Amino acid sequence: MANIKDIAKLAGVSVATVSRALKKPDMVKKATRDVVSAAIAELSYKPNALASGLRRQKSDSIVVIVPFIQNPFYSGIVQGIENIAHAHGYKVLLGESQNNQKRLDSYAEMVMTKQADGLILLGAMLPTYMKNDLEENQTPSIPVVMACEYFDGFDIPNVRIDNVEAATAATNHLIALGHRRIAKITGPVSNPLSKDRLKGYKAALKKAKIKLDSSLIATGEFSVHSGYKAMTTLLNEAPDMTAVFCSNDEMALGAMKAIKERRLRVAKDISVIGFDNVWFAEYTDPPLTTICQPHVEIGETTMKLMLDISNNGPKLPQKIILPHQLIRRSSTASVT
Amino acid sequence: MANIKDIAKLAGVSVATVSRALKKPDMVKKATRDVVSAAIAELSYKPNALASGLRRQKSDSIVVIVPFIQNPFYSGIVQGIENIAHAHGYKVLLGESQNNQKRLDSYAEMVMTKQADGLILLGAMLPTYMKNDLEENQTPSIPVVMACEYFDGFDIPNVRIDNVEAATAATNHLIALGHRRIAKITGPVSNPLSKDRLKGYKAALKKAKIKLDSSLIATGEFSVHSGYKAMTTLLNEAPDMTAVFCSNDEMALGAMKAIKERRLRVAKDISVIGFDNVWFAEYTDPPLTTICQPHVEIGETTMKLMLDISNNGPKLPQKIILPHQLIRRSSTASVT
DNA sequence: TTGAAAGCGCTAACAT
DNA sequence: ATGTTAGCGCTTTCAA
Repeated sequence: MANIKDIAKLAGVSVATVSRALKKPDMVKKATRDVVSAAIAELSYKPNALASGLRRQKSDSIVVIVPFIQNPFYSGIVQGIENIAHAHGYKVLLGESQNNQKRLDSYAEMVMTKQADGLILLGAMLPTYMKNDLEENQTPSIPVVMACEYFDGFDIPNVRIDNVEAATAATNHLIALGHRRIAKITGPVSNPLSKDRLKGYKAALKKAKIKLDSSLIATGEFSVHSGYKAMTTLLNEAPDMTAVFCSNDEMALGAMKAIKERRLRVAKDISVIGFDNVWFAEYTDPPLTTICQPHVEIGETTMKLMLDISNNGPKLPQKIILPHQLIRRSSTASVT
Repeated sequence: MANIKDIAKLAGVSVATVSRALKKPDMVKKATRDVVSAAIAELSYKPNALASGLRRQKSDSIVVIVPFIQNPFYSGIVQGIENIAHAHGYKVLLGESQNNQKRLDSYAEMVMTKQADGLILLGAMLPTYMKNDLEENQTPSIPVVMACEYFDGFDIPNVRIDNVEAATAATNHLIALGHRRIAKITGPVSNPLSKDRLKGYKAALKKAKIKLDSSLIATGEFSVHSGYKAMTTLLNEAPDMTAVFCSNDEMALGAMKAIKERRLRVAKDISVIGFDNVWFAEYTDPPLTTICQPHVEIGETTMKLMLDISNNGPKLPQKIILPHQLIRRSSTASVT
C-alpha cells in the first residue's frame, strides 16, 4: 500500500507538499498540484485516516447509537443526521445496541478512544461512563446529543417534540370524535417518553372532565407483540371502550390485530390512534391515524447541534423542541 | 486526556509494561498489573485506538453497508454479523448508502483508509473502486463479502440462499393450491435476485405445464408503493388471476392494499405470497405466506467468512448457499 | 511556495 | 518480567 512518502518520491516533492496538495490545495502551486495528483493516481494512494486522525486529534466521524436498526422510527432521523453530517465532511457510523448495556458502552467508547468525535443517542439508555460523568460534572465531558428521547435529571442536550402536548392532541382528537371510554396503551413505565405521553392523555381527559379509569390503562413495551397483548387484556377488562390511544405505531399495529381477532372492526367499533407516523402507518388496514414527529428535521437539528457542540464546546443545558402534527387516516371515527 | 505515558509515570513503570498489562496481561506480574490498573482507573485512561490501529495496521472494525436501514430485511442479518463480530473483538460499523454511489463509496473507502478491516455489502451495488479492482484482479484486493446479494460476473465471496429454488417453491405452493393464473410482481430487472426469483417462477410454471403469460408479469422495485402500483396494473390487465407471487414482502404488502381497494379479498379471491419473511409478515391482514431466509444465520456465516478472509487472505471464488423455508400463513388459499 | 523535522500515542523488536 | 526505542503515516510549525 502506497503511503505519503511514496507519493512524495514519485512526484519529486516533499511529504509536506503532498499533504498540502491534498488538504490545502490553495497553498500549493497549480503545477506542483498536478504532479502530485498524477503520482496519487498512479499509485492509487489513499491517505491513512488513522495517521491523520492521530495527528489532528480528530476522526471526522460521529457515532449514532440506535437500539434496533429495524425499528422504522429511526430511519428518518438517521437520514436527517446523515444529510447534515455528509455536508460537513463527517461520516456517520451506526451502532446497534439492542438495548444491551455492553454493546452500548462499546460503541460509546469509540469517542473516548478517538475513533469518533461525538455521540448521538437515539434510545433511552445511557452509556455507563456517562452516568458517572454526569454525577460529577454539570455537562457531559464529551460531545453528545440525544434525539427524541431525553433523560430526567441529566443535562444532556436533546432535540425532540413536546410529547405531553402531542399526546394531549391525540387524545383530544378522540374526544372530539365523541369518545368517552378511551383506553391507553403506554410504553414501559420507566421511559420518560412513556410518562409524557401518559401525562398528555390524562391532561386531555381532565380538561374534558372525563374521569380517569385505571382499568383503561395497559402497559406495553413499544413492540408490536406487546401492543397485541395489552389490547387483549383491555378487551377483557374494559369491553365498553370505544377508542384506544397507543404510545407508538407498533403497539397500535398489535392492538389492531387483537381487535380484529375479536371480530370487532377497527374505527367502526374501536378507534385506534398511534404515535410516530412510521412508514407502515399508511399501510395498516385501515390506515392508521397517528401523531407525526418531524423525523428528518429532528435528525438534521440534532446533527447541527452536535457540530456546534463539538466545535464550540459544550453549551448550557440545551433542549430544542420541534413541532408535531396529527395525521388523520381511517383508524379513528366518530363514536356511534 | 491521559495517555499511556501518564499511566506509566503514575504507576512507576515503562509504557511498554502498561501496554502489555492491557493487551497481554499474562506477560506481566500480577503485582505490576495491579499498580497499572490503579493508575488507569485513577486517570480514567482509555487507549487511543487511532494510535494503536496505526501501529498495528488494524482497526478491529468492519463496515457493513446497508442500502436503507429501515428495510426490515436487513435487521436479522446485521444481528447475525454482530453476534460473531463481537465475539471476536470486532466492532460493526453500519453505513447507510441509500443506494447512492457517493455514500457507498465513502463508506467503502474506510477500508482503504484503514478505518476498517473489511467490508460487508448488503446491497446490489458495488463501490466504484471495487469495480475497477475486479476488472484487473481475479479476487478483490480488500476483504469483502456480500450477504444475500451477489454480482453476476464478479467473483466476490457471498453468502445467500438459492433464490431460483426458493422462488420455484413459492410458485409450486400456489400451483399445489390449484392456481393456474398466477401473476408475478418482480423486483428491478437489473437485479440478480430479481432475475433469479423470476426464473424460479418460470421454471415452476413450465414444470406444471402452465403457459407463461407476460400480461401476468409486472415489475416493481421492492418498495411497498411499487407493489401497490404493480398490482393495480395487474388487476386491470389480468383480472382473471387468482394468485400473485411478489418478489419481496414489502411489495406483497402494497399488493394487498391494492387488492382490498378493489373490494376483493386476499386469499379468498386472490392469494398473495411474499418473499423474505420480514417481521411484519406476521402482522399483515391476513398474515402473509412467504419464503423465509435464515437471516441471522446468513449474517453469522457472512461474518465468519469475513474473519477467515481477513485473517487468511482471499479465497477462491466462494459462495455459501443456506437453506430457505416456506412459511404458510393465511394469505394463500385453495382456488375455489 | 516549498522543505525539514518534530511528534501525535501506541506496539513490538530487542535488550537486559 | 520489564525497559528502551524505533517507527506506524500523517500534519504542522518553523525556516528558507
